[in-house]
Amino acid sequence: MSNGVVVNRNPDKTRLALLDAAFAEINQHGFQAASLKNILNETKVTKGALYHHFPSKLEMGYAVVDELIKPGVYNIWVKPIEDADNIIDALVNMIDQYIVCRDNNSICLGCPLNNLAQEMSPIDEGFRERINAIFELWRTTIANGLKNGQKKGEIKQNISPDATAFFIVAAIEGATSLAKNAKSIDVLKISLQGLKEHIQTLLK
Amino acid sequence: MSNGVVVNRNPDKTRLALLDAAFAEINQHGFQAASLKNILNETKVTKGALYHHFPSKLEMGYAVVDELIKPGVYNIWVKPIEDADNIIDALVNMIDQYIVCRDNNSICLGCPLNNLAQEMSPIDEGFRERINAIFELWRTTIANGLKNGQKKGEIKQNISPDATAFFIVAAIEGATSLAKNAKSIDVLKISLQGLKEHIQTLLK
DNA sequence: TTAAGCATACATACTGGTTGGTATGTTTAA
DNA sequence: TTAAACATACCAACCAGTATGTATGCTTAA
Repeated sequence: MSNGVVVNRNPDKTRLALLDAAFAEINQHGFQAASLKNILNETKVTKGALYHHFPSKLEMGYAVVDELIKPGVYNIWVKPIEDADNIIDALVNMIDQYIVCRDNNSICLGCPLNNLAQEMSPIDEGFRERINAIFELWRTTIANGLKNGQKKGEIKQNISPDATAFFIVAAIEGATSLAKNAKSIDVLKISLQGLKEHIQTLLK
Repeated sequence: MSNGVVVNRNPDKTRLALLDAAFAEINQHGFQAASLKNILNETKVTKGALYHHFPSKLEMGYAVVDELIKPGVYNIWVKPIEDADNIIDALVNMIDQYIVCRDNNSICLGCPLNNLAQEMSPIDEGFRERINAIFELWRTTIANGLKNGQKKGEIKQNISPDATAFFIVAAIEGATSLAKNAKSIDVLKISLQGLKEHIQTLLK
């Protein structure tokens, strides 16, 4: 029956549609308040299909972190730093790119990683460990970039790459949080302005 | 019948007990997942009494923000800055005090203000506006302190007090978030180390 | 001084709606 | 033919909220 155009069954597509809808639902309402019914309505998938692809709501949440959030963080925050020639330029560009790409909607939803971290860390170790690993990857990538910069003589020797990496990630997450609460791109810009200036002072 | 020792009815005490328990429950599970049943069990108050003191769960949540969280933020983050002679010393001391007062439990629960901000901002304007006002008070207090410092010649003239205040609040919230996810006081310390150093560079 | 009157402060039992999850059946495609 | 991929109907548990009743203690007036 399949003529190559109309495909009745496409399990991979169904699964991805569920993940996408779950991601959006979680991002807006949090994981605990995320409603399977909403996800089902959004995707036009039935409950039987959902529970065929995922054993539980919790496992679906884990899959959202592993398969959507983690790659997303990698593309935006990790890869540009790994590929960087000059770490300071890369950091500043990364922040500028982040600001530019944000619209009013994404501002109001904040950072998906941080949202889940704040909600689920005290409640569920599975979420906490997954999220912590992503933050660690992000942070160590920045720290390694700074260490390399020190070796190449681009970065001051008297700063701690690890502490600075923590500080940078914290400032980005904090700025995103403030902007979310204020519903304002300007708050994001002005909060990150100080960070960019601070990063410039790391220059030798 | 009242002998001055056993008091059968104490509505103010009942109300405060409910608020305290609600604060703890919200802090651990978030507002949406906060269970009235748990709050009732914890306080040994009945549902009838709860709904005598508060018209709804939402209004009780608002009362937690207005009557517990707001004064808490004021005492820790606002008053020390208002009372400060030297703004830089005050900021650094404030951060040091914050770190010292944290134990493993409070680390794992993060910042009550930020927790609610992240969860409720996209969902409920009542929460968002209340929380935003608290952040604004905090931030403008720091900004005013920096402006005063500039007048007194203690602070560099070429920095923006408003942007710097945003940046400081963002970094504190971000550091608290990272520490919560990592369940680590050390993460809080190291994340805020960079902030303290940055604050020192504001000195003229 | 005291008792009636009454509003505050609580207590109990229940309700309609929603939740995540399951049992069971059917369709599809290899 | 068979297993994967879905569909439908149902369930027990839990939720915030309410209806209704009772106890307490202050006010007021005789």
